[in-house]
Amino acid sequence: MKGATLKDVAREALVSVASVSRVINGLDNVTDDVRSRVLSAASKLKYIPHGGARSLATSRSNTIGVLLPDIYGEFFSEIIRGIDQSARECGLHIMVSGSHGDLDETVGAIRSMAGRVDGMLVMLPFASPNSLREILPSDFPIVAISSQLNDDNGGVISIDNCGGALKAVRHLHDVGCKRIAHISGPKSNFEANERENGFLKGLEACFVGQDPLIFEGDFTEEAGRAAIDIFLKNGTPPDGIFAANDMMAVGALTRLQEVGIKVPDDVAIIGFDDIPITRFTNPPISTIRVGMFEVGKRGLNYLYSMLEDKEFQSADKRSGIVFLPELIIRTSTQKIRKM
Amino acid sequence: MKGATLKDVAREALVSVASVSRVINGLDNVTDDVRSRVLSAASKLKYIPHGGARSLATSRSNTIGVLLPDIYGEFFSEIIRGIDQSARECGLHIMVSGSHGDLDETVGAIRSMAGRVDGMLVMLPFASPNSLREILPSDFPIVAISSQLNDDNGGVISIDNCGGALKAVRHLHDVGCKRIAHISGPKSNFEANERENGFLKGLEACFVGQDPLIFEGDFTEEAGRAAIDIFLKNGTPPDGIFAANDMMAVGALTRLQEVGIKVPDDVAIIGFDDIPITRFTNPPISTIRVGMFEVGKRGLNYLYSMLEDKEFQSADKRSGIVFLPELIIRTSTQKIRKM
DNA sequence: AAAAATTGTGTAAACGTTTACAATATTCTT
DNA sequence: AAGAATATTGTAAACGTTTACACAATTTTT
Repeated sequence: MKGATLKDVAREALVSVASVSRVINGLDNVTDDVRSRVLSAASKLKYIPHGGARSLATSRSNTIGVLLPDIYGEFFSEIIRGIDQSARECGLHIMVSGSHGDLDETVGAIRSMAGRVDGMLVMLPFASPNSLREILPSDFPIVAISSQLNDDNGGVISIDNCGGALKAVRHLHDVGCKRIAHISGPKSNFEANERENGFLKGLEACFVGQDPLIFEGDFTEEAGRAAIDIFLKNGTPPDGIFAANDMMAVGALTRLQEVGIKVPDDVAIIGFDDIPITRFTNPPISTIRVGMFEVGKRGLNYLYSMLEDKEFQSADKRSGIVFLPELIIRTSTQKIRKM
Repeated sequence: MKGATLKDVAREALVSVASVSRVINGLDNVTDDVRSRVLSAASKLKYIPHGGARSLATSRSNTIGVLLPDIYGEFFSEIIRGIDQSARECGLHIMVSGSHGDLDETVGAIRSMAGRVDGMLVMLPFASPNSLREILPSDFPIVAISSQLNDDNGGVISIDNCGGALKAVRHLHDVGCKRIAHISGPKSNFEANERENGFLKGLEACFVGQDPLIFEGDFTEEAGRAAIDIFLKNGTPPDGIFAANDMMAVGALTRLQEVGIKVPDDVAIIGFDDIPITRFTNPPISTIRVGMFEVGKRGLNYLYSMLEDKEFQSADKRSGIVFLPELIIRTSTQKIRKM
């Protein structure tokens, strides 16, 4: 019993393929008699429409491609959740792929997805969304989720990492820190740089005259611990630390406690990302939260508009969306003010 | 510039569509001259093959459908990671969808995916894999990931929840517990029942004569707390608790500590799932870990074999795979033995 | 130098749908 | 009860590929 086709169903129900197609697609211009004959023939033959043929005929796949650096883990999982929710509301399927930070793989994934989807939602950790334009037809609907604030030709959802970092620094200032440090992510990472820029901006705005104290980490817990050791070795440690991600904040926290320094009283700590662990550490760690669920949801809606809405089609009618992360205050920055 | 087709490229390169197709598909029976003309025409026109047409002609989509109860969160994320890794090794794309525990939605998702993929990997929290057979042609390649040990017609990866629970109980016995309790999941949940069965089996084997002490929770932290309150109200609490998932174990742990009961010295606690938080609680919680990454990976490989391997085609040549969860020992069960 | 084998290329028929359009059957007017 | 309007059905042409087959252009064999 190899997959029945429309024709098979038509033969079985003694009608034409057109009628079967109409029934299957739920059109109303068929008699009840025909409809029921078709329906029972279809279920008898276990007919499943061939998606490829369908999208060939309609030039619509009702599928959108999602390309993320990775498709698992706390962070991306949240984006996917947002995308998924929105997609099911719009009656779309999603086809996901991970680019694993590899450029060739990314290009490959895009090329092979592009032919099977109506549009794409992509998040590139490195390249500018424009580089996609060199591969894809200029009218291919694509929404880029980017960590860089991008002002180019539409289709861009950006996350203001720099602004988020700035919030963190302001907060450290607000709780009374006098001298702060940053545990950055790797130089090669775009978001890490944006967060560092935010740190520098905040320093300039709130801690005038202080030289930047930065330890370059690699987003691991271990890096957070290492940062503390370095800070301690070089004289009096700062009284506030902004880590470029939560794992490093966790590392810093545990290391500080190991050497007998109190958090938040001696040193306030704030991270970035709001991973679940931050709620369970002792003390819970303040952080900067990017609503990735929202990002995914809005991203897909945006793409959907591009697909459906004629108005939306021309790039100049559109404008990007910028997400400003929010500050989550927990105990790790609740200093007893000493002024 | 609306998506160029093979024909457009052929015209531009002054060759036939067949030659273009050959070049695009990397066949070697073309002269270098033709090849380069086609390639440059293709990139000039930003040609992207139409996946639908392709799969119509080849009856292969190189895509497999993945249907999970949800497609985000710690747990499913791990499965997806395994699937993704394996898929990229096999050169397959994945199309994911969440069934959200809703039967109609599940059926809908299956129907609409089935027409666009070469096979499916599905995890149904409730129904038996067999129910799919009523919808799908009998030769449709499908691998079910199931929580129930299933002996039917192949294509089944099962997770031995019962066996895992049994391990937990044995462990509680091994560390010297004398009287244990279970915080179960909701009755309506299949896995919850399997775990409860494991608990009962273990009780029978290691704690002969003890009446089962069970609190029915709902997998939330709050339920774990509530369980403790009930246990306390009803006389002397047990000295070992097996929670059907980690969140309830966390709730139980914190509640016990709030009322001044020491873990693990007074009460040992073990959870199920190995969510990351268990490593960061105080004390870290012992748990039972299902290698979902492995499950996903093996699941996809299994499906791939069904697709490729002629030998594998007939159901009787296949056998299912059973995953037995592993015990992760942490501090929450490190009792100081008092015997 | 002709015949045979090999290689490269093009033509055209699938693949399974959808959907104008034409044809027919039904219902409504008068 | 005939004609007009409408509702239902069927026919056939797309949609963009792949690929068997035929043909032409080579190269190898005699």
